[in-house]
Amino acid sequence: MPRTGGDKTKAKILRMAEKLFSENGFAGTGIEKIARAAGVNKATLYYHFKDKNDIIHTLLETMIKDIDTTLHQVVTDNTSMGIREKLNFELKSYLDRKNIIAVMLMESLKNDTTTDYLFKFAAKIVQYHYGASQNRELSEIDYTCDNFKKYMVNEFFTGIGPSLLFITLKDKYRNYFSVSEEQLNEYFIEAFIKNHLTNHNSPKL
Amino acid sequence: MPRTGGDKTKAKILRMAEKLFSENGFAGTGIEKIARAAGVNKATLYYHFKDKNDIIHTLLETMIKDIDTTLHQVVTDNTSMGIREKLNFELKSYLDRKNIIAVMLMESLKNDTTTDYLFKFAAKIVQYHYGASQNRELSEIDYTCDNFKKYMVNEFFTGIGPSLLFITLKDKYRNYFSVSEEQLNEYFIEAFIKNHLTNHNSPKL
Amino acid sequence: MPRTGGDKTKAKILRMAEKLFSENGFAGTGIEKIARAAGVNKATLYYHFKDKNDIIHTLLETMIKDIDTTLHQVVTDNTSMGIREKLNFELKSYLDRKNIIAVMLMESLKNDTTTDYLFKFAAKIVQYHYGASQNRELSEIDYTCDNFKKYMVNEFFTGIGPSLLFITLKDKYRNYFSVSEEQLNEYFIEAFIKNHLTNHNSPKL
Amino acid sequence: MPRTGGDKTKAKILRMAEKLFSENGFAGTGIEKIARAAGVNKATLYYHFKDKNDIIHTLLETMIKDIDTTLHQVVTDNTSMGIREKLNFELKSYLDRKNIIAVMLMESLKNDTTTDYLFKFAAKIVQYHYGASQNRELSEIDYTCDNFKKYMVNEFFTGIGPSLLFITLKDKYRNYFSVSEEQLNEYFIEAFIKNHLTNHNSPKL
DNA sequence: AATGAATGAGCGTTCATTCAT
DNA sequence: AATGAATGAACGCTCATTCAT
Repeated sequence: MPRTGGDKTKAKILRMAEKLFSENGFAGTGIEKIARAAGVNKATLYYHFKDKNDIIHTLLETMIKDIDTTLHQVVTDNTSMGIREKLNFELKSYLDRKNIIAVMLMESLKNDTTTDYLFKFAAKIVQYHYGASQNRELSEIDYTCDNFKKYMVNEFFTGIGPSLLFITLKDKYRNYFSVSEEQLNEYFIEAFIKNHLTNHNSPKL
Repeated sequence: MPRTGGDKTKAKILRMAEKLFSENGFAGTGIEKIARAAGVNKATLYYHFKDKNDIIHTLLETMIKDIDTTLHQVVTDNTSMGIREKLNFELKSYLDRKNIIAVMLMESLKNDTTTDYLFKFAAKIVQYHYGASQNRELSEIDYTCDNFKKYMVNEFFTGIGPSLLFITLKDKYRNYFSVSEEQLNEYFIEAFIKNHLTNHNSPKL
Repeated sequence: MPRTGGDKTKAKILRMAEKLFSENGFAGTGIEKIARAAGVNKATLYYHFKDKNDIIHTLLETMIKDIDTTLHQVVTDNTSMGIREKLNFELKSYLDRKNIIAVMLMESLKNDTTTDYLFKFAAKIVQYHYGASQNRELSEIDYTCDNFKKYMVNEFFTGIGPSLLFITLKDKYRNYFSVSEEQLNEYFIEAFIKNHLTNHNSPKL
Repeated sequence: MPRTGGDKTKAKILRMAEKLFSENGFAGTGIEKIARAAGVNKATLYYHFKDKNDIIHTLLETMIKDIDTTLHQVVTDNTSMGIREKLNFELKSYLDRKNIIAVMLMESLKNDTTTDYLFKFAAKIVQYHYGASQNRELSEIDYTCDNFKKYMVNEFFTGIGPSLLFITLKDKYRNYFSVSEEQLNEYFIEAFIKNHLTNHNSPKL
């Protein structure tokens, strides 16, 4: 089975693009720089991707799909995890994708484009939390009822939002406010549990 | 032709730049577009500002200074506001500056540059909250003690973070999840008070 | 007699323009830089000069007129100078104006424009040398005869040319070839006398 | 449309750049003009050259290397040339490159930058003259001894300098002073031989 | 699967110049 | 006599993209 190298190249391009987008933003990153970082010719990017947007699109869709898969496994996993374990597991999942998540946030903050990735991402995650909190199958949930909407708002702004900000900003936060990694982790987890988890999962504790 | 005087022009440039940066990001907004929106020649921007960075820098520094002034007035104001009033007042302050705040967030999420505006912004705000929660003068606070650091982490990730995400994302959130403005406001405020405010201000409630 | 400052300003502009032109060339020097160096507003340059060309024109014409005056005095001076004295005096005259002379050379080397300053400059100087060598009044000289033309070629390429190159390049030459100022002066004067002066003034030695 | 292959394009760019630089100076020549003259897009220049400086750098280094090669051949050539032949050959070599040589002179006259091309150029040439005058191999020469330094000064200011001025200014000189080409050539050669060559090569005549 | 060469459009910036004050 | 504010045009350079090979 001769390795044609094509897949490796595409993966390398995606890897470098993710890194560079997270460093300089999507608009701030040139095709040339990605190509150079990936060690290929500029034109090669256009063999593997339709255009520059296709690269970020692929990165974001892949990430959302992967997160979805990961969380699905946790939910269907019978070995009962404690609340702290679950939180850590979820944060770990985000942390592994912090670069592309930072890109997603940047793009979502733009006021004109309808870049829905963040909401799509959040919706997937909340599905699992809500399903678990209701002891129901995902297919049984009524996503239009006010109860879900209220749940979603709470989840989005006091659960997912803080989590994503934490993993995308923690290094710069530590640097600016001179906090050790352990301290920051501990303080954040404590605050998060006390605030967010106490309330929305209260029946389950 | 319209030589209406320098300060008015400068203000107009800043106003349009803020709008456009929030729509397309800093890197995604061209000098030309700003100039055209402000009704002046491209070169005029360079009469009033050193370079493109000087524009965003001015916008952000001005915003932070203004927020600082506003919050200072609330703190030193004797008419005792209730907790809901205070929260609404603060959210209103952010909302009035939601465009430039969105820009601040986008820029702060970039992984390479040390764009400290967000942390500088947050530090100013937390000062007042912390000072109030401790019934102390700002000058008396020891910003290096662990107690403050813990407070800061909680405030940043479960207070300021969610607030800024709320005001910068609310319109797109409403659109995506089909929630009315009143509903979203109500749900968010409720969630915020139940989660965040219950804890960090508990002695004051 | 109240000093209106106008003359001082104009002189300062000329002084700074000369310096900057000699450093970065005429095209390489912006109006802005000259104004800043002179401590005045850009628009002030246009009060004193028609345009950018007027500045260099004024500088060059003034220089040529001054050199003319200086050399006229030497010629009509009865106190007989030796050949070395005369050479040193002439070199000194150039050295005092080395910046603007460098500018003159740069501009004259451009292949398209008919920037005649260098030839005008050279013609003035050769007049005196030729007049002296012929013991004639300047007005008596026939500038169209072959004898003068031959003299002029010799003077221009083996007399004035080397002299101007010497004063405009000596500092950089010293730096590049690690020669002391004294050594360079001595070597040049010796070479110049042995080569150029020996021949064209032979009857006068 | 005319995708005739990279090297041809690069050569054409260099050819036109040389022409235009010599006409308007380096700073006075726009990238756009070069591109248009070469029949290519502006961006194509940046595919072949790092920046504008890279173009002039390439031109000057190439010229110096070519002159070096040419002179090396003359020196190692056994067929003994007479002094007039050698001079004519050398002048011819310069004349073929008079445009880029004019550029080199202009740039070297700027007082601030350390543009060493002229001295590098001169050093190469003097090596051969000195080596010949001493009947030595180039590798045997001690370039730090006073004898060489003195030789170098003489060569530079009374040999190379006049030669370069001659080839770069001859057309404009002819025009200004109404001399025929033959006359100017004859007068210059005669003056040069009588002055410069008589002395520095006296043992060899 | 990948590249060298090229491009049109746009980038941020500076240019010399104008003019009402 | 001098300036603050403004401009159109040009600057050097980079952009995302194309295409023959």
